[in-house]
Amino acid sequence: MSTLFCHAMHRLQAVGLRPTRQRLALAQLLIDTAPRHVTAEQLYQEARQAGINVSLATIYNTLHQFTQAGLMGEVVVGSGQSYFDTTSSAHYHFFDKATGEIYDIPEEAINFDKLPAPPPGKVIDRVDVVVRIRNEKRRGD
Amino acid sequence: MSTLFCHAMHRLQAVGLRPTRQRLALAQLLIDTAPRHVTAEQLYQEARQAGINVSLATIYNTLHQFTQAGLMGEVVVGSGQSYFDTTSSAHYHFFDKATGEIYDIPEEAINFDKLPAPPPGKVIDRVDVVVRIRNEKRRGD
DNA sequence: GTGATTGCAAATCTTTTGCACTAAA
DNA sequence: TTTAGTGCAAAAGATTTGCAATCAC
Repeated sequence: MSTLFCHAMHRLQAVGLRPTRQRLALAQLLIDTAPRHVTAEQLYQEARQAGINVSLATIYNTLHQFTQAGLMGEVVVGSGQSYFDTTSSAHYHFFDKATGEIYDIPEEAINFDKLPAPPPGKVIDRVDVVVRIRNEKRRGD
Repeated sequence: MSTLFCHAMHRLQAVGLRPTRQRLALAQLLIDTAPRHVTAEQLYQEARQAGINVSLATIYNTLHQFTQAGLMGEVVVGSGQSYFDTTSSAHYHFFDKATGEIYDIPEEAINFDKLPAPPPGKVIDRVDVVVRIRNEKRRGD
């Protein structure tokens, strides 16, 4: 653990975030469970269960800070709540609406034959792909 | 207008929705402004300005019913609010986070060279692509 | 009439904010 | 110290819900 812990500390410092008790503990928890997709509420519950004394507001702050620092990614699959992705490098997602589960699709598994040019004055920031899946034989939902 | 109105009525009846005053008026408003992407709140304001007496709850009901009936689509670009798309056929989207604007990308403008197989027991429902764009020369977003 | 639809207000859920307190540098 | 970070509770924003009144068939 000390190696990973140390690693987390260095990464936090590298992006200009003070390695506070809460951030280190959350980073550790996220590292231990990676790769995965987590909501703020989920992480909050898990942190409390793990004995990490942290508030929900800090969970939100931390997830956004980690994301902005490039340590995590954000996955948008529905308008309800935000999912944060422990994998920040480029990749895509399967999403099963019925179960709410998100699965990673490695970047190499999808290739664009062609992509449209962005509107004038704009550049492409990134391309999100969500492959929506459902059980065989069931209706759309 | 009577042609379109009649058309809207028939389409509503065809999908099993009673052509009530509110649904017909909203359908008409949506038809008149198509193609576009609209939030519930936007449609609510426009409906009131157009003199359509309708509640926000009914706007939500109606948008979801139209979407479920296949008359509209839903675009997920962020976790804040839902956008409903007057175009229900397959296509993709540009999204400019800075302005909140959504632009259509015709289906032919994107081609997948390869797509991953869905997990066992699952089938692909549809593939959503959001090309996130930003102004040239500016940082992250 | 009868069941679907609507409006309203309250409730719910997720996320953000303001501010006093605490901790890292 | 000095500034960033945290917790709490309240606020904000989007959406849903319960139920009585209303409308389409």
